[in-house]
Amino acid sequence: MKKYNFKEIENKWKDKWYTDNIYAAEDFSEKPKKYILSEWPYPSGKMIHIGHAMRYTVPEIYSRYLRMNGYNVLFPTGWDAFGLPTEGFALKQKRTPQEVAEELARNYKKAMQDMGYGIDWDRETNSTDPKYYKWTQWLFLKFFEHGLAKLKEMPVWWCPELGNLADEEILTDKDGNKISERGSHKVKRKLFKQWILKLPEYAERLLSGLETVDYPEPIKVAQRNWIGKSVGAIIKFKIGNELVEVFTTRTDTLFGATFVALAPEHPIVEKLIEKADNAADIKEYVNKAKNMSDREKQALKEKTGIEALGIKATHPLTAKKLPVFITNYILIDYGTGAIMGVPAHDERDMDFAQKYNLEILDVIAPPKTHNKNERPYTGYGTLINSGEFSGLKSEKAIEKILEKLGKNSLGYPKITYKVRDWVFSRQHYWGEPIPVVYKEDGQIEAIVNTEDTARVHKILPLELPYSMEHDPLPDGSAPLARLKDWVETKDSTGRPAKRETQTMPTWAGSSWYYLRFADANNEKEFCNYEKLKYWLPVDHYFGGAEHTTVHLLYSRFWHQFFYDIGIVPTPEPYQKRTNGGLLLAEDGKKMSKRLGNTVEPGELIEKYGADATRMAIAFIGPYTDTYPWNEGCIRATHKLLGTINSMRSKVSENNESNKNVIKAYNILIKKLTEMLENFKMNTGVSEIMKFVNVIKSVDNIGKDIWEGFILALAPFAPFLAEDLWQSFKGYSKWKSENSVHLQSWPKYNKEIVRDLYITIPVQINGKVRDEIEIEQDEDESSVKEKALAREKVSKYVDSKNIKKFMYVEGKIVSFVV
RNA sequence: GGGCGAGUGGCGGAAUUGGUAUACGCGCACGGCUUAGAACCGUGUUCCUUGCGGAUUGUGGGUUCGAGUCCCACCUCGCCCACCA
Repeated sequence: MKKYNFKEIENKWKDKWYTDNIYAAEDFSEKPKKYILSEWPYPSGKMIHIGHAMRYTVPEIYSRYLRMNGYNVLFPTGWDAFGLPTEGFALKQKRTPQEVAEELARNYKKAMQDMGYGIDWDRETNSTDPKYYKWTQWLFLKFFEHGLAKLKEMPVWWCPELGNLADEEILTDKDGNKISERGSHKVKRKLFKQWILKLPEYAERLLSGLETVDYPEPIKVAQRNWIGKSVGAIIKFKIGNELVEVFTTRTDTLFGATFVALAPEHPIVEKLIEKADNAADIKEYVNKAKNMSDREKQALKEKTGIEALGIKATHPLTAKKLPVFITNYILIDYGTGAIMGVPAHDERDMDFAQKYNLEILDVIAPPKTHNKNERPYTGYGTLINSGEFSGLKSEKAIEKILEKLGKNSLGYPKITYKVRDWVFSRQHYWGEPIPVVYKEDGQIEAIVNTEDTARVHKILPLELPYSMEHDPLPDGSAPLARLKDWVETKDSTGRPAKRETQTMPTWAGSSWYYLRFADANNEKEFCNYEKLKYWLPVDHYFGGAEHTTVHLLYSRFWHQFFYDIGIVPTPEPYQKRTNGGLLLAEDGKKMSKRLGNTVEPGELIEKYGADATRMAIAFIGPYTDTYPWNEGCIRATHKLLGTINSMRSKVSENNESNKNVIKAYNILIKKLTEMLENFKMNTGVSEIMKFVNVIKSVDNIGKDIWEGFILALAPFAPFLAEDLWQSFKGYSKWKSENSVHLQSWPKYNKEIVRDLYITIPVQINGKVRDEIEIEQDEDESSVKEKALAREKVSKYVDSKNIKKFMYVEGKIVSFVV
């Protein structure tokens, strides 16, 4: 019996596949297409880690299954090597990010080939390749030309080590400090002129588009919450001579407004300070609030405020004079930064009113079912104490009150979104330079018009100049500002101008990479439109749950904009999405280098082989779940493959199999097919194990069955399957069209799977008491007779006093007595 | 505090979607092979009970001939967002 020498087997076939690129996807093929995508890795370490293997293996098995079922499959990958992960890794080694990015791409590619992934390597892309980011810049200019990319003074998180960071890059640690996602540095708030993309303009589209895609409901919910649509109204309160706009979703509670509250940063606060009796105190409060570190704010948590004494707001409908507060619980960057305080019907306002002894005025009568002691009542109800609107239901009152406000120019309907402008510049070195210049007069100009094709090819890419100084400057400006020669340039009219020194965030390249895979080597266009028409949308997009909001939502925004300007053919980029779970360390903790509990795919391949590694990942649990690693699992798959390998000697020259083997085989193919259709790779591996347990116990395996089994094994263990296939078929010379991976998925025989006789349980009063063997289509009365004839049944059932009898065909017999 | 998801053996998990709960694997135990170990092979393995039998899918209730699966309440854990008016 030949030993399972996985190294020899894997090395034998790997080069042949990739040299001949047998996994190539064919543009415009007659076959139906399937575009399966797993999020491309961002290289941040020497080698791919187990997380990458987790994210790729199951989708890859699925893509192989589809290929064997006659689909023209696109399963591509590339490297998202811009940004801090790669830059940080390079700096640690005191090397240039350019050099490191290239090396990592090579290493990662080799590692993915070692795993045997069926990737079309002709479409490999790298976001840091000038040939790629030429088009990232070009697409950015499209946003700029359409007024969706703007320079704007934005509050940013500032960190001396990393420069400025966006909200998405900030975490809150256990003590409530804001820290950077990478490196866990402390950060604080400051204002900075930044590029933004006007994502909120697409908020409605991003919401309605969700109705047309096939994402799991939790992902849709998360995106909706992130967008955070609120339908409400702007209502104007007069303070002194100024009209202050407040945003509310509860116009129906307007008559219950007993104060007005402003964020400390609200522009009118300056004017209040001038006029209020307690100006000095307000000033002090505001300064303190503005300079308060987040740690302090978090620690306080309590709502505080200060009243502007001597100043009143006028209620727009009752003309009642209301106190005006500056408070820490109103956010300047949501709504208008000002609210009407309705303590009787809002929890936060209630807290605040109780603390400062403000009037609490009920204006909504809750439904009778509501517990009276629960205050504030925040639901809808019937209006009371609301003048002419009393007696109306909330829904109607909102409409009527708005009507009246509108007539008097005191308010109007308004929809707000939580989602903010997307801060799209970074003060980092390692990113795509933003291709604009500042003219002498301060105007901003694109370095090229995207419609001017000839010039586009001359001007773009705007290459990132070489530099080893990657720290931001003390004033917060980007490292590229150091390169005076590069910064000094000319505008379109030949006058002196300065280049933008900020670069794009890591998300830039990954916001459109799925488009590039359709036409990865096009030097004339970002992608040929006809090819996009063939390949889009991505049929199934796999990735991490951590990307549900930022990457997945924001790249939908890019795509929708591209659709609007006619450069992509589909309204949505991804038809279906599945989030993968995490693999924890064997101790149940998160894997981390610091804890030394990581599992390296390279080591697994070395010790057990790539096929065993792939199968272990598939077998250990469902793709979407999180569970700990288990070394025993890969020992099991390794053993399984060894057993399969040794079965070669049992293949019968006479094509003889016993009945059990034939049946087990047909069940295997049936179940495996169903499981692959539904990404249940873990139970798929179980089925293979069951079948192997059957053939282990026999002497002969018929040729037909062996052939079909190799095909069924191919998506899971591509190396061993190829080796078995080539030797079974007796091919002496490699020809790519003879690869097992380009063959058809096996079929099963329904008649064999279906038993003539089946065993079903007999239930008496809900308890299983016996089993009977019946024929598949035996009729009810005969089944009943058979059941009653059983000793164990007659013990409990007298045929005279059956209250109820039931036979579910082929499933179960049930008596109630 | 809000949203989402999940609770099944010692462990990872399975259950044709309302029809014999615990498939498959890990681990463990016993046996074989070995000078010995590793590897390998075989048998057993939800719990209680010598047995007959009984109990069991986080807890309590409900619907049903029948519930891990559906409904209600509660408990626990995980993830995301958190003063969003």
